[in-house]
Amino acid sequence: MTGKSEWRHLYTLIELAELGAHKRTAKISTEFLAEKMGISQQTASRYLIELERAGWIQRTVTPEGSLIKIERAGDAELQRLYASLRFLVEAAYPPSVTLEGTVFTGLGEGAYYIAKEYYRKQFIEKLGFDPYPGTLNLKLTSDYDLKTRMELEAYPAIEIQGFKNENRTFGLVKCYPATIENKVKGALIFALRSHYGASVVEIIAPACLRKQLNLKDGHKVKVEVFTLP
Amino acid sequence: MTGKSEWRHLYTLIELAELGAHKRTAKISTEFLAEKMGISQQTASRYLIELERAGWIQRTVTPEGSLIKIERAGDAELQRLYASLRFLVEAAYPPSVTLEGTVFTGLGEGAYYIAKEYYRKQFIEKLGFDPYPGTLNLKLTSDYDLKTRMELEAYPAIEIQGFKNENRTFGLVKCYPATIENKVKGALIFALRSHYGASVVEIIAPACLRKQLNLKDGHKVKVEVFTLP
DNA sequence: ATTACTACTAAACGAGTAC
DNA sequence: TGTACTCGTTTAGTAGTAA
Repeated sequence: MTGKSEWRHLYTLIELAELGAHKRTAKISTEFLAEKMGISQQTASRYLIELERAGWIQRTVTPEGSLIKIERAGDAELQRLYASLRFLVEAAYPPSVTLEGTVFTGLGEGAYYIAKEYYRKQFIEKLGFDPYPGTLNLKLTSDYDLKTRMELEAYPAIEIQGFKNENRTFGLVKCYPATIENKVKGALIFALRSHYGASVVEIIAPACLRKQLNLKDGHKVKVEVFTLP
Repeated sequence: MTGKSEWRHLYTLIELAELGAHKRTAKISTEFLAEKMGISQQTASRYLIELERAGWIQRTVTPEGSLIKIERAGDAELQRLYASLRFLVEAAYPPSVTLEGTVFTGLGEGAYYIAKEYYRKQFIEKLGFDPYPGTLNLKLTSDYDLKTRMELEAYPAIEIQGFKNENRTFGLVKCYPATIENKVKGALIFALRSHYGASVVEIIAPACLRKQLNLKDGHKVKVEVFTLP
């Protein structure tokens, strides 16, 4: 979520805000800040210099202390952290969960469904990519993964509307943005055909995942699934 | 606000929450967490061990990764940070401001007012301490301090109700909890007598501040004034 | 008073590796 | 695979002090 060297800066920013540097200028000596943060005066001085260089604060050094005001960029950082926390603390479901499953070859129906123009248009519009005509089937085995899959079902999803043509009816498809193997962006869709049951999920992506990630049947694949904000 | 070694732990906790460890158990490998946080696998492992020791998370190591669940204590930390940030981001005024003034000797009226039983009872009830019968007068001089004092006037204050006896009327007194010289807890009250004007504030505390802090006329005193939540 | 540089110390980090 | 130990390296932190 944040570059690791920025952690300390973010904390300094919070401390400064608590000392009144948030939408006004506050006179804060490095010694005072240091005591508040449990660090040395020298380190506090360095932090302030770094925050100024990063454009997070405005700083004017005077013989009686430093005049500090948190800038737009710094305020944006506070807002960002606040927004993340609000979601974490208040939401009933997590921002993401991970699933792991084993690759297996299906009956090749995935391509048939995905390629349906009415579905395809919605994938492009709602997921932001044109799916490769085929799905990667993943069999979930561990209790943990099955449990997670069940939970996921209760979270809000992107809904791809169904339709009917002269021959038959195509149902609603629920999907979630996902990252496959922590590398490729795509989406998880609940098994399009009910006979797979709850232990199978399918993955779609802009390109052929088997080729892109060099996957064969039996390989374990890790998927990070994102819920909707 | 937080012990400095806990900063990184808090961040790890946020990351874990984003990975779904917030009110449920998530399977998170140290390698995966490391990549998310931009640190090494070894460091991620160490962080998890430290978080477990701190009682912030429950951790079960399995051959496929660690099962992580944020515990009550960890959740409390997230809540605490969230609450601080919410106040900072949403409040129209800062949690505290600092003022600096020069000690001077008044006409000794402070003691007269403070000792009035009707006032005194309210100080005890609303500030939580029995004030030493006397005030420390501080003359504000710098533009910064005068400006800050003006701002303070607009923030909500603890109100000490006035009263009248057979001879005269005693007005409403507005005050704020404060820390004097970053050591002693007391309160700032706006000058009880109008003839001092806006450039003077008075400080009360459980004990005599002149003695306790060895203050003489002309000494500079720094006061951290807390606004109300 | 302050701030902040330089030189040093302490702590955190990560590579290698055992399990 | 995974986790987590040891240990050398890097980085962060502080003391002393100049400005």
